[in-house]
Amino acid sequence: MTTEAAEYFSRELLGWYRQNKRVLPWRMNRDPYRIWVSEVMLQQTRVDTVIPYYERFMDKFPTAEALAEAPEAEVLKCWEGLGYYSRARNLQAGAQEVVSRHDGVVPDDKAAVSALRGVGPYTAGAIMSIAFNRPEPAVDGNVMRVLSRYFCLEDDIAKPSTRVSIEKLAASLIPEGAAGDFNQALMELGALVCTPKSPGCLTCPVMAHCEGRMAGKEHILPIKTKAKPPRPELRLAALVTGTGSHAGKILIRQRPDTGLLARMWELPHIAGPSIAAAEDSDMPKKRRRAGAKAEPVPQRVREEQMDILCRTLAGEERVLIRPTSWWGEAEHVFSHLVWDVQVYITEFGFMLEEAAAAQEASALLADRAAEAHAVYAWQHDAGNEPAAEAAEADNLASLPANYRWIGPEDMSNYAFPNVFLRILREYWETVD
DNA sequence: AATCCGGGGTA
DNA sequence: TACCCAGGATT
Repeated sequence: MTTEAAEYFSRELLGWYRQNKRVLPWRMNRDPYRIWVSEVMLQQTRVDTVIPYYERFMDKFPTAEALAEAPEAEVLKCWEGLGYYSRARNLQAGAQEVVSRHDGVVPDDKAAVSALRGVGPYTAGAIMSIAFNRPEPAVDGNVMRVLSRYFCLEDDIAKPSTRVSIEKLAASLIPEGAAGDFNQALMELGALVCTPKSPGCLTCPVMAHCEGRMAGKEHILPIKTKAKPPRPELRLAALVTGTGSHAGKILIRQRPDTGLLARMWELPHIAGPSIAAAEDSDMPKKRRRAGAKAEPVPQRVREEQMDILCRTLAGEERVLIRPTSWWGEAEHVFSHLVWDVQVYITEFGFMLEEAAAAQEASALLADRAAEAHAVYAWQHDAGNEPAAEAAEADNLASLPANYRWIGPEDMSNYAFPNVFLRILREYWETVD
């Protein structure tokens, strides 16, 4: 690679960017807090998706101090639907660090910015270059693709070591005094011209010296090893309908403080029988394509699933419900996981007389009745209430602390992952 | 170095 | 359908 080709690249790309850059809300000024928020939102997320979220977020949390002081639930609600919710929690933690350690001002200091929660090598480089015009590289997926093609680099960009070497290359290309524009130019080219598939070489400002294209390899670059496919999981979810004082409401619960979808709200649900166990059966293993209609599930299986769902919630969470009917299905795709969510309508509370009658009819139901009875006794030991008064458990049973009854008007107070948003919105429409 | 963490656009 | 995306934290 010649020095001339590199200088040509930087010069032409910078000129192209200054003529063609998009008007975006985070390009109004160089407020480092605004840049920071935009860069975090843009992690693994497209510009068009981010824009409306960014507008709402900056309207609600215009400064690091405002974000630092906000209740976390409000921040999550503002992030609802955007995904990777740890970004929101880390961003707020970072804002709190800025307030407590840097007097509310994002520091013009690479080490200090890198130390902020949720700020990694890319985001640190982006903030330092775009907000402060410091000559730091900001290497994301776009930049790795553009540079892999232009310099015909055949290293696997899935390897961390490749990102490090490309960072050194990117740093060497930054024109004097133009770090912010140049880094954005690299990403803008990757987003608008040097796209993953069918790159627009004919409109590319640096096509003339692109080594990847000259080698005829622009379509196979960058080299990237494939990720493992996500594993499928069956989830059984309960739309628990309230009665009495909770008529018209349904039951939701909050997830734990850590792990998947931390502190988000959801329908109570459990993991279904493992996929592996299902495939051990003599059923034909048909791979269902996403978007295709599911195989019809036999009523027998529906009843088994309802039963497992009710018994498990009673046994593990002390939530007493009884099955009503199958409601529908929803899919939720994570990067490493696919949930097949089967949703069942259930009623809150459990009538002991009914359970006793069922005891004679079915061994499975007998198990549930026995468990429910035990749970009921556990709940009412303290009060010494006679079991006969269990008919309206609705008003007697207390819920675990992470459970809430909500109506449609309460949706704006809780942050849900998309799959439960879809289910709940559709459900509220049908009950109206 | 591998895994976990969402969701949506694209060809 | 497969791939990709303005990645970072954890282990």
